[in-house]
Amino acid sequence: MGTGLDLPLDQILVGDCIEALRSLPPASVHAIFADPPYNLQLRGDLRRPDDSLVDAVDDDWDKYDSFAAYDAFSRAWLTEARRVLRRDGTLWLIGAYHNIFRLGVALQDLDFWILNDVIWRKANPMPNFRGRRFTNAHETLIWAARGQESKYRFNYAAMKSLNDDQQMRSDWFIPLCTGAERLRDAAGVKLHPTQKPEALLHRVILASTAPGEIILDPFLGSGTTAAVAKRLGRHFIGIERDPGYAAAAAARIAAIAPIASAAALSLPSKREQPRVPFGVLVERGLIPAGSRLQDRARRYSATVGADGTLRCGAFAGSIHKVGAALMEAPSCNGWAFWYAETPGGGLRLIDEFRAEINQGLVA
Amino acid sequence: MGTGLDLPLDQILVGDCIEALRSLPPASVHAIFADPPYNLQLRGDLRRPDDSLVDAVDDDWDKYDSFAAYDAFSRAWLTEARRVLRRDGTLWLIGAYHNIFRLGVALQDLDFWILNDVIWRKANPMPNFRGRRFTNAHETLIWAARGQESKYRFNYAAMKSLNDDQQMRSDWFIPLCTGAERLRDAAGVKLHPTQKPEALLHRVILASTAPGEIILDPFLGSGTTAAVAKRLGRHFIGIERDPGYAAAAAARIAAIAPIASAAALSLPSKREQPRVPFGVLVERGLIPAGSRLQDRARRYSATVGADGTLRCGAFAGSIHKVGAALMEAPSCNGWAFWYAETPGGGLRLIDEFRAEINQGLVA
DNA sequence: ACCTCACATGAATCGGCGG
DNA sequence: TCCGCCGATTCATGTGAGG
Repeated sequence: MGTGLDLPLDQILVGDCIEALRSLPPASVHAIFADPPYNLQLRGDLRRPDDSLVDAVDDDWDKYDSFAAYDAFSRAWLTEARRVLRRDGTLWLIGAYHNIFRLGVALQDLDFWILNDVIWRKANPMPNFRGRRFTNAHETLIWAARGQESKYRFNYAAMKSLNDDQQMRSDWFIPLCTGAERLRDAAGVKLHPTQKPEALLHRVILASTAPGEIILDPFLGSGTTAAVAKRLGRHFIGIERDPGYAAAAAARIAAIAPIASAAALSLPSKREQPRVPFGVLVERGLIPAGSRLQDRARRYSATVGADGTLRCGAFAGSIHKVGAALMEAPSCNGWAFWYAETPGGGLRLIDEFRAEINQGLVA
Repeated sequence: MGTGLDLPLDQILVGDCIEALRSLPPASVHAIFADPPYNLQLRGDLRRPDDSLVDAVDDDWDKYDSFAAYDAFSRAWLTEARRVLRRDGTLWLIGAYHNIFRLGVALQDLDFWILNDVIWRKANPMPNFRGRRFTNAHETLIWAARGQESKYRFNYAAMKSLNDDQQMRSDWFIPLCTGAERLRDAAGVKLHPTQKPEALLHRVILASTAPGEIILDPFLGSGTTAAVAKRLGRHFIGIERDPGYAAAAAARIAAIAPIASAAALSLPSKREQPRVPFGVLVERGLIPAGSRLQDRARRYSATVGADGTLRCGAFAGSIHKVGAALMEAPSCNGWAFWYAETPGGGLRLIDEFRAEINQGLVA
């Protein structure tokens, strides 16, 4: 197992993606983000209605002889990527209709387990100039665990916070990478044809990694993955075939200042907070043993035991078990069911007592 | 070739989808909408595109066998669907990440040509109750022509009108099928687990068919495709294996009243207007021979010939050729370039004269 | 300083018809 | 089948010049 010491952390490996992946130890990175060639099959020029020419992706690296050749390439690098991925790691892919279906099938056939497909809705896509199709206004990401039974990280609370305290959906509305963020040469010409916006990687990295973890990008290109990883206090490993792109990415990354504040990086996740059993509230006297809890409608009341169990008539057990028994429900979240009497005669949800502990308001 | 008379127009064929497709003549329908099952609970024969039989379905399939069986089933019915589709027809598929990648690859491998993938963004998706993934808030449609070189119908103007006079994008925001639209049995239980909203089919049918054309749904289910087709003045052919669903769909369709007004169904499209050559404007005296045309900035002027050609210095030819030559552009739409002098001394685009003829304002 | 307008540009599988 | 001509077609952003 890699200890981290034998990994090329925060470096860019210049060379072929499959060979570079083979040089890495197995089960060594926490996440992979890959933006592989799209296999666009463009034929003639495209002009805008004002007769200006669209600057299309016509690079050699995007040319494949056939679907079969593209599939073989995809499966080769995905196989190595899976080997390098930790058992609890996840992999992100991005593509468009030209290639994303083939990538998805390759993932499934290689035993990855798809968790979500995610739609990047472009705020400002290029219009369809000829009026022959729908405006191609999105790209598709696939998020997958290493296997069906794999554990994986999903920073649910961080995503919910990012989305105004509503669950993050599978469709993300994010502008294209333009303006000052876009890398350009001295003449002002874009350096890379498909530079991804940092906002997209911000969400990907925040959702699926923790500070200090390692994210690998086998098609680093202009270096967006590495730049955002560094800013968010994650380690990166980049692989890029083109020395020019690698050099530009390295310069870009060097200019990034990581977020200094540990507090800004640690997003509170209920799941990761030390679990506070109900008994601790009793132990600390927030809810005294022997006091009574009520449901919201005051239809039921129960007595708090010194061991953190409740008793209500014939029923005894955890706050969850007793709640479920009274409601005749298969399960019940006791934290959201039981209220304690306040000195003023009102009711206060027991989860609020727990929140005080989690927020450090109670010693 | 089907004349329409030998087709089961506006009927539901109850039975196996592949057999029913085989009973239809080739190149006979204008569009296909398919919402195939992806639960892998396949019964009956599965045949590969080469007509070989897939091994019997039993319970101890591993995952590969399941994917392989689903792929074989998909390719079998898609092969028949492609045979039945007219050369200028298009096919729509809908699915989620469990199956849509496999369907997309099958399409590409069978020589369909993908025109767009379209995202149905659900206004009201089911939340992710466990908080372990992103809320699955969309499904994916694929829109494909029969082949790379195929002509196909795209009612661009209708889609633009539907979207506040902006190009229709590839992401559609549409609510789930709920409330009165949802078919239920006498006990109020939903009749079909995946009934699609009529709004979705409205957009699909409006985009890719003309009134009087034929749309086929090989997995009719609750009959949404047929219901919307009938309302929009299209013919449908439905295939459904389950007699219960077929009966419910038939009752639903019978209650639909088609839109009576031909005007409400008509598709305003400049492309479909009869072509009026510039010479006709000269012929009819709207723009007299010998008069002069100007560009908008009055940088160029040209003399109108009696045969509908323009002359400007050394250049002579059609309104398009002369415009392109003056602009040093590879091409030019003369109708949008040249203006005639009005009696008041202003300029009027020559396309406006043509519009008068198209609108019948000029004899 | 602020507003307006012109211009540039983005992963794009972007014609149809007649001769 | 190929070739040539007709003629239909764009949205959100950012930048920079000019008023």
